[in-house]
Amino acid sequence: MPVHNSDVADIFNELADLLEIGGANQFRVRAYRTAARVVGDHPHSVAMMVERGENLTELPGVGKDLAGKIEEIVRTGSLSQLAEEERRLPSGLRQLMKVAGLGPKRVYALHKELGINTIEDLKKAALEGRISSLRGFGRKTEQMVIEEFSRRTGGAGRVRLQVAEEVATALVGYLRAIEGVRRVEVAGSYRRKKETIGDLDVLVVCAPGCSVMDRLVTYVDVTKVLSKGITKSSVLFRSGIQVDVRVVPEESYGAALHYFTGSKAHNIAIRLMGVKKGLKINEYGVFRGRRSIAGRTEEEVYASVGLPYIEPELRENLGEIEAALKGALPDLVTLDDIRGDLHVHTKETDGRHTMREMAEAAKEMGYAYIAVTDHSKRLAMVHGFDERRLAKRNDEIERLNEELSGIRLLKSIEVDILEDGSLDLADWALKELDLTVCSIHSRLNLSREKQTERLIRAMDNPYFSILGHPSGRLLDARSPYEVDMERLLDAAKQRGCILELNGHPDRLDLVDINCKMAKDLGVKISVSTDAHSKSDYPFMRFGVAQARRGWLEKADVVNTLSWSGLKKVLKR
DNA sequence: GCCGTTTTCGGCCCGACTGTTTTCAGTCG
Repeated sequence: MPVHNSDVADIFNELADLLEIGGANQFRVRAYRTAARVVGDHPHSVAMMVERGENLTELPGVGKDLAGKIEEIVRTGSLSQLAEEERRLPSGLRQLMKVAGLGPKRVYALHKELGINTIEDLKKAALEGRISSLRGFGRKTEQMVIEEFSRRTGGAGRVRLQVAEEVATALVGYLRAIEGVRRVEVAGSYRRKKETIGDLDVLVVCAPGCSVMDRLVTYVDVTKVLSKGITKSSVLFRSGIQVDVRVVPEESYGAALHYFTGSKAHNIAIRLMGVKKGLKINEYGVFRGRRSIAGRTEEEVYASVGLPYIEPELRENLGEIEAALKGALPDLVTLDDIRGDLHVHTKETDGRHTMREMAEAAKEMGYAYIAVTDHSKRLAMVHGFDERRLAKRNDEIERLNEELSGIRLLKSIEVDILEDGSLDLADWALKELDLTVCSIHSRLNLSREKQTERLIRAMDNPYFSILGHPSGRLLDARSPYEVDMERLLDAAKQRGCILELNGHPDRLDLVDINCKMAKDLGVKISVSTDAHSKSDYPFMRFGVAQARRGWLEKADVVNTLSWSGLKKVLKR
């Protein structure tokens, strides 16, 4: 069983939790958490690195000790130190930390004083009123725990970016309409455009005495007020999303925006750079001693530590600070750069509109072309195309192209990759097309080895252009299929194949770190929407956001090219 | 446990809010 980076990250995170509950040095705990994040986000498999004898201590935050532990995990699948800690403290205590209001100290107290080791123990103790008798605990804490359980079933967890966008847009509109409010902006992972959002961090600048917090708690979506202060309040929305609102002074706006946009890891790194220059950076500004020297804009904050502005999508402390220092930040692709959509369905299979309707809507989007990529015959339930019907449709596209002006339909297909890696349509039919999107829709559960072989075999076909939704995942619904992304990208590079970044908000796949990996290898990306309706075209904004998180520039994205430019990139 | 443009030892980001407190620890982001 191959050890994935996420396995190493899970073990380190579990160990960090147990060490923290056990009262270990907080910096030691942080070291494990940092390493978990670095390994989890690392684009290359640490198991492969160990196999190749590469030096793991070159990973930031991984020293000699942790390198040894990673090796142990890779070789044995587990970590003896974790087993030891689990003998000391039951691992069920980790779950208690997830209860709002309970941190390591309280969890330890519950364990030591009341023998609480599991969520069930906790629930029982709370209902029996035993918690409030503990020193440092009171009735409020006990009530909070009980409420947590009644809420558990309806808890939101992380929500997809699209859902967060709906909620945020409405709230921002409401807050902006309040008298005295000058600025409202959503920061946090929402501004960094992460594919899923944990909560919404909203920044407000307003006139003195403005009633923004009073108005917030009476907003129609608010079901519970978690805290309410003059500068900071937290509320829970009906949808289960937590919203944190902060009121900041105008002169601190840039510092606050930077601070609350995060990520936490990025902020810590920036503040550390400040410390080295004798500066203190917080949400109110950049300070030398007591004197504020910057903070009105984010640019000022970055300039104070000698950096150029860094786009929010890059702020994950995954190399952007080093790149900024070298003047090597990417010039990220924008929505305006996109010239067309290379993954579009029509009524001919499972789409809602005709080719003509999809073409006219695309023209309104300002596009120069769309690729009509209906399904192939394997997907019989949506009446997928066979070779003969495809030939007829190609004729129709040619007729439409003569008739339409300002938009071009590209003859294409979303052809199924069969289990043995062959394509669902004969070469003679694929040959007539401008390009193909090749996708897996069946047998998602093959072994990593077999799935990788299947995809590479498919790429061997001379008419393979773009690999559609390359990991097959559906957010909240389906895990990605097992595939060796490094080998896949290598194969794509050798064969001149393109990978898709599917902008559908349920997919957003290729994921950000794999986009960056593709870019580093020189593999081109198609950012497309998988539109099944005219109204799906604007999903492009999610695709472009994800592309930006993956460091992609205009030149990395093939559908920023004109049709004549695109034709040259396609391998045929 | 990591790390080094003051350091191989001694630092490690920082502030708001809450609840349980008589001055602050714990949690959270």
